[in-house]
Amino acid sequence: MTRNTAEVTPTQLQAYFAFTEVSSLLRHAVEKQLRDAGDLSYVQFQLLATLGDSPDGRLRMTDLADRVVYSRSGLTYQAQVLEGRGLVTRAPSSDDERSVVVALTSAGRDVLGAVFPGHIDALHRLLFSSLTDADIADLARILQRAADHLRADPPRSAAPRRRKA
Amino acid sequence: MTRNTAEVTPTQLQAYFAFTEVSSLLRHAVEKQLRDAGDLSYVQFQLLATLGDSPDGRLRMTDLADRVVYSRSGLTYQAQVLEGRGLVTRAPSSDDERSVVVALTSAGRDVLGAVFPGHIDALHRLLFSSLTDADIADLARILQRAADHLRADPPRSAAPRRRKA
DNA sequence: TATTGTTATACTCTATAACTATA
DNA sequence: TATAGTTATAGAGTATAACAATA
Repeated sequence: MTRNTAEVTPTQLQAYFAFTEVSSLLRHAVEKQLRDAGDLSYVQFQLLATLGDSPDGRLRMTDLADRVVYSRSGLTYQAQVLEGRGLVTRAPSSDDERSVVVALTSAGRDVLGAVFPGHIDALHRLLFSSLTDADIADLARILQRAADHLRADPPRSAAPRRRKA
Repeated sequence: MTRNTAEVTPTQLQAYFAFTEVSSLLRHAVEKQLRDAGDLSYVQFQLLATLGDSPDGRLRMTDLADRVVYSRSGLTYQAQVLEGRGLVTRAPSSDDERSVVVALTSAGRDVLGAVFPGHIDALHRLLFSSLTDADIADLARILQRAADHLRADPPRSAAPRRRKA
């Protein structure tokens, strides 16, 4: 009987369960929208959006894998798929011949543009419409802190590889 | 140029991105813990935990699929796996001969018990340790509301099937 | 006719390990 | 020796559609 599950308050449990439920339901809905609007999987959208967010729309493979929390081989697979659809290009870095730089193409930006409005609409309908502005501000503040904390942990794309330092 | 992505405030975007980041990082960490501690996938844990939460530890297939947001065939697959490992049983319902009732076995409860402490520890370390009690209470309140709203939408386990009424 | 669940199938995704090339 | 990325492989998971049985 390992019934001693440390200390968890009911409020903590409620927060956690609500979080996972929102996460799951939102994820399903968003996945459907992305599939319908742009024939993108969630990971593919994350990859394109991450590239779109970065300066020049380009990132090294490993950096991209780190941000999306993905294995290197998994990223290679998806990068091939996206390249095959003309949404990204891959080219060796001039700085470091070992590195490959993934860059968003204009077609990739178009797809992102085609998908984003519906994505936002879904967010409004599913999430924001039920919350006040103050709630949303609280959420942003709290989750930003949690994200910063989580990111500090070292869950690197490939386990056996260490960080830069 | 569908550049009119409706109205999204920076705060909303921040809330959304932080939410997805926390969700993704937490999910990865928790999946690893579940795999290590009980050789369970995330979905399998959700299924066992949902059964454990319900009265008598038993639910009909469709009800279980609905709660975990899962396709019927996907649940059949996982139920077979879990039954093969002796963690659940399946038996036809006496009320309705069409229905199958899935029940948690004592071995299933043991696995849940073996996995839960580490699960809680991970939550503490990854999530709660970075937040104040007030933050957690806010989170619980806000996300509970969001979850209620999302659940009201009809994202049933199998699309072509309607709800009870 | 509607609902419950299973099966057959086909596909997407994912990670691990081995490998090549560059630093 | 360490790092960047690819490939080969093999397995897990998922959904759709067709099906059988019961209500």
